[in-house]
Formats: sequence, structure tokens, C-alpha cells
Amino acid sequence: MDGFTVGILAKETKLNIETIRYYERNKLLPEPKRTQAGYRLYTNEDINRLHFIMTAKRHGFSLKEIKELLALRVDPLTTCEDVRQKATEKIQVVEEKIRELNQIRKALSILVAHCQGVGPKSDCPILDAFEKNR
Amino acid sequence: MDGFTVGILAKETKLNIETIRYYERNKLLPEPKRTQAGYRLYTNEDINRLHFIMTAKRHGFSLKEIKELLALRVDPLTTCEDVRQKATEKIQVVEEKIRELNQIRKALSILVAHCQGVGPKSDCPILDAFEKNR
DNA sequence: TAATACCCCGTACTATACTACGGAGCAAGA
DNA sequence: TCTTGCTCCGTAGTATAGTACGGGGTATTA
Repeated sequence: MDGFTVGILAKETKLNIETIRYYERNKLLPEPKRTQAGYRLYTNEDINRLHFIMTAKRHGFSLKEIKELLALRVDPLTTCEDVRQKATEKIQVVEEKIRELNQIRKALSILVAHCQGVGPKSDCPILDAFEKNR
Repeated sequence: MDGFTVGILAKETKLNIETIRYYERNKLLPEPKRTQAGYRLYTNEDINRLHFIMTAKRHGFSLKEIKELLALRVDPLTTCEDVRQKATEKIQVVEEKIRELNQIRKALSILVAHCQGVGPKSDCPILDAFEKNR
């Protein structure tokens, strides 16, 4: 009713308990409420936050960068213009990532197309996707 | 005419020389030809390969995974069907990454849109993108 | 009211991916 | 030819991101 323990959070997110504590120490998770005995109490908000962290990590963002992304909301001292500015920067980064991934996908598709027949493959177009745009 | 040294390669790719040697030790780069004196001699092929590695790294692929991607071409024992199979798997991974990045971009766009006015921001939709698809 | 399972904390260990160091040989221009 | 700069190699050190441990308290259930 008023939150759940770190064990539940760990199960829910499939993260190690130690990892959750590590994120807290490193300010990726806010310090949670505690029971009288000192047990941490988490909410669904924390689950979302951890999912966000995991997703961003899969895309090659470092924890430091993820902290920046998350900071786009929590600091009450930053102005709207600040947030707009930083968010716009991040959009550039994300869009560049999408462009690159599309190239990788294209290269892989060509690879698959070239390998429709049976027998040993000839050569691989996977590197070609990056020959032009250096 | 027949290749260039590791220093040139490092300058070309903006990588540390030690990093290039590290990649060679870890089989991400093939062992290059050598001069009589033992100096490594690289080709444009190696530049492409390093660009591929750097790009994949930016997308959160580990060196081990990158090695797998690169192995889609170099092993002459794998059959075409093998390659097709593995490449198709990788396409799934890449497409999932693209989907997730689009969600992040969308969330950031909403953030920017919400911050058109002046004054302190209200709340942040950046986490919302991941509330539904858990 | 035990026993089992969970949580607390600080500290130490590990894996991955570099990055630096240092002594020696090689190469090119002054 | 000498000096400066590059390269060689093995080994050691660093940053990041966890992961494990262990001694202790707390909660649950048999």
C-alpha cells in the first residue's frame, strides 16, 4: 500500500539488489522512504526509472549521461529554457543513433539478401555501410 | 603504397595506438602484415573495420558482440544459412533498438514542446515512454 | 519461540575496456 | 651520423559498472 522492499523491486526489474543500491549511491535513484526499521520503500515511479536506466544503457549511454537525461526533470532550479536546450541536444544525439542503426540494419539486410542460396557465403557488405560517411 | 603504420591509423580513426593494439589482441582486428622490421602495416579495410567497431560501441554493443557481428563474414567454415540465421537475429536486435530510441526521441520531443513558454518547467514526460511497454 | 528469509551497511572483489609506461629497436631529416 | 620520432613488446594501472561478502538486525511462518 505504501511501497515495497528492495527485494520486490529487484525481482520486478530483474536487477541485482546490489545494483539498485549502487544506483542509489550514484544518484541515479533518489533516496527512498524507509520503514521504522530502516528498510527501503519503493514505488512504481522507481520501477519506471529503472526501466528507463536499463533502456538507455542498452543504447550505449553511460550512467553519467543517463543521470543528465533524468536530470531534465528533477532539478527545480533549472529554467524551462535550460531544459528545452538540453533536451534538444539529446534529441540530436538520439536521432544520430537512429540514423546509424538504420545503416547497420540496411547492411545486415543486404547480407541476408546475399545469402539466400545455399553454400559458403562470398563476401560481406556489413562494413560497407560505413565506408561513405566517415 | 602497401599500407600505413599504426600511428597513421590512430590519427585517421582518432583512436589511441594502445587501443588498436588492444583490439588486435582481442581479435577485433586481424593481425596485419608487417615490415621487415616488424612494424604493422594497415589498409583502408582496417579503417572501415575500426569505424564499424566505434559505431557499434556507441550503440551499446560490447566488444564480444561486435566480434560476433564481424564474424558474420570472416569465418570461411560457416555456411550461408548460418550467416543468414545470425544476421537475421541481429536485425531483430537492431530493430528493437530503433523502436526504443524512437520512444526516447518522442519523449524528449514532448518535453521540448511542454517547455515552449518561459518559467520553471512543470513535470517531465521522459519516463512515461516506458510505463506502457514493460 | 525458533528457524528461515529478508534487509541493513561498509568494504572488497570482478569484468570490461581501455591507457600508460619503459626499455629497446628502427627510420628520416638536419 | 646524430638526434628526434616512431614503433615494438609485455606489463601494470585506471575508470566504469557492477557483484559478492559478512556481520548484524528484522520479519514471517511452522
